[in-house]
Amino acid sequence: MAKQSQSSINIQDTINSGQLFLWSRYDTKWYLTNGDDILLVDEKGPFSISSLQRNEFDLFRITDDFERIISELSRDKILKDAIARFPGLRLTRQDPFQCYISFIVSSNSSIQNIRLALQKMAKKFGKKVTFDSIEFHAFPTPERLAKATISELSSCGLGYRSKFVKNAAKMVKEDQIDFDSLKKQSYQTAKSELLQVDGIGNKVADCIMLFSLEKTEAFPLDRWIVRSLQSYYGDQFSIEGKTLTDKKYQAIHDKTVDYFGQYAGYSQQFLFKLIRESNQKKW
DNA sequence: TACTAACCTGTACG
DNA sequence: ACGTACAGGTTAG
Repeated sequence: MAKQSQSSINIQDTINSGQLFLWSRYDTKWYLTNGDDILLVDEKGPFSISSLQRNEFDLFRITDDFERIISELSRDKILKDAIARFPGLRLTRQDPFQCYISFIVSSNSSIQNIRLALQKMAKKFGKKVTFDSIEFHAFPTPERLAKATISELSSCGLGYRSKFVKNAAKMVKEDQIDFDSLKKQSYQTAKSELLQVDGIGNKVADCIMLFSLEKTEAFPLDRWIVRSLQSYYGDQFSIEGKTLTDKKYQAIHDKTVDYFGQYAGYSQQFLFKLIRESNQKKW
């Protein structure tokens, strides 16, 4: 059973679903920067991940009982259809610090810009490494980003987010943010701690928790997901008005978790793909 | 409490 | 070529 779900992972669909930004592709090989490691997945042949650090890192959450999760989610007709269209889409598990910085950078920015900014940051501040005869850069450490200057960060295209990134890195360096303890805490506790960080609001906090802190009930509500809920679920999640205030965000989030369950985060990925596809978004 | 303007960059369009 | 419109989440007022 596990074998079957592993072999059916669609790497392109998974990478192209707003979760991962630091990747490169050479032919059938995909390389992903994950903290101080570079992961390699080849579309050819049986599924396996090799890495620079020779770490076992379950980026695609193959230890989740995917068959059971999708069978639960398939009780919903929209999701059943989305899963049929993107059967190889997976939720990812990422390096927490990289994920945290990446989604701070992502706020009020588009996927292409986020990629560009993070690539520049890695090149400027990340350790140079060679893997599979190709040169890469590790993701910068908290220490390095904490001591970067605002103008150095700005030169990566971060704009007004530069100060958020510097301060967020400093908070990790000084243990005011500790990912291991956030992993152990409840969704609500972890979220309120993340919200203390400047540049982290509801959506970014949910992304960090879903993609790196084992909170599979996190359901990030970005523009696309709001559109998706509106067009596929009508008023079931009652989204009124133009602005998503704190209260509204929480109310909708509660409803989605109530409806989709503990693996709401998985359903969020499928709904994201569905609405992006219907709007002909390629990346 | 709720709403709104401002923030920054890169791309698309006229 | 040039200006203008637009996408995108958080903060401060």
